[in-house]
Amino acid sequence: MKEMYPKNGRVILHVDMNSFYASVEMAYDSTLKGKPLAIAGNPEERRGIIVTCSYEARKFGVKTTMPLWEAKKLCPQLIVRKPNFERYRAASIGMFDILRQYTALVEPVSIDEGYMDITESFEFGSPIEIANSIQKRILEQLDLSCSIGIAPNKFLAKMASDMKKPMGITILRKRDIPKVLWPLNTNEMHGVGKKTAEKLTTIGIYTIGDLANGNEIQLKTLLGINGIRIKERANGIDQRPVDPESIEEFKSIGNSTTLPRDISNQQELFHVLESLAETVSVRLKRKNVLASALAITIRYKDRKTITRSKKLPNPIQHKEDIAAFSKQLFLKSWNGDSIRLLGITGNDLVDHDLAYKQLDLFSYEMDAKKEPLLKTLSSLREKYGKNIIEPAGSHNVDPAHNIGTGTSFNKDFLRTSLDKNKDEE
DNA sequence: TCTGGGGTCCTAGGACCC
DNA sequence: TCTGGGGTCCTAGGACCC
Repeated sequence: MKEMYPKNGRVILHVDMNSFYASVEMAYDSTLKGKPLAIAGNPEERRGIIVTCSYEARKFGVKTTMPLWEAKKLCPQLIVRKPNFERYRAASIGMFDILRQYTALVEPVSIDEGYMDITESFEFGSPIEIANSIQKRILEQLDLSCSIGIAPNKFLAKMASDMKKPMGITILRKRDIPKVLWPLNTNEMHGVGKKTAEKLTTIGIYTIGDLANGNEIQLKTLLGINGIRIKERANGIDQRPVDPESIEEFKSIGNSTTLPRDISNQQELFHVLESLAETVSVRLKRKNVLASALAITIRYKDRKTITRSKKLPNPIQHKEDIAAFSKQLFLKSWNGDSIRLLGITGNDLVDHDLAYKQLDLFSYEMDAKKEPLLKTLSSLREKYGKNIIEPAGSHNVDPAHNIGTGTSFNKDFLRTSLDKNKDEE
């Protein structure tokens, strides 16, 4: 097994949970198992879309981002649940705690997916033994399935984890690239979407193999620096390290909402802005940062979307300040037409303690936040026994204190999901 | 009676400065 | 007597991902 991985090469795992939200719901309610299940944004409202769905639902053609009404048309017996982020967060904590038992080099990329650098983890066995062990423990302790990619770098590990679902383990070595990767279309590559794939066809590039042998000058002209990068990736080159800290560094915090109906009344729109400002303020405070720039997003009835941003004279955090600046930006940008979506985003975030030398509000903010999470965790434990997750950072000892220390993911890796549920704020 | 919400990174043009 | 050339900041928009 050793000689499979060159001495000074790395061994990277990409762990990807399978239809995560739907699977967590099934773990909580086993009567859902084996049934077509979808998690949808606003099941009651007409604008709900499918966030995740079970494999059974996929058989009917139900897909992520599909409007709910369309999914129901394809699969009338579809069971629809609202997202329950508290549960997903708890499951995610459990999953990353398991990963961290093999190495500290765990980089969460989202609530249900992360990279591990297990180059130095030989004490736990060969890479494939480690992957098997992880998969088994996640299944036994959390009742959840995942797919794992094993490769010498992040890109290849990510591509590998995608190849067998659910519950797959795929090894992708450098020497496998021509046979396994190159026949695929470029849009199957992580980092190449629809637009880029379309552009690539204009210079005769259709497959990852075409891209690997593409002309660099042409690629640079067509796609800028990204052209060079995706060519490297197509050749299996990716030097990015696994960075456990990356999830802590926030660049922006925002909140947006598609309105229940299109609105052109200024008072009503101001009201929406105030509520968005409130959410953004709470999130900024929880992350202990201030925004030095603000952006608003307006999506009109016809889906045309504009953003307007402005550097601020001073970093702000309070909802009154956010609301005031947002309204100002809004009035400067709005053409008076009916609006479908409004959003506010805080940019250029600065650390509170650097911005002001003041007492830390963080513990207080997190304390209230953390409690329901612990409840969910303990109910998971009850359900699956004591051997579920004994958290690496012992975050059940003193949540308020521990959560701010940044020793493990608990601070922020759940960033997107942590905040989605406004009710808890 | 289509198409959410949370993000990241990159580009490009104009202002401004030396 | 046509218009240098960097560099950085700011703003708007686009592509991509989960």
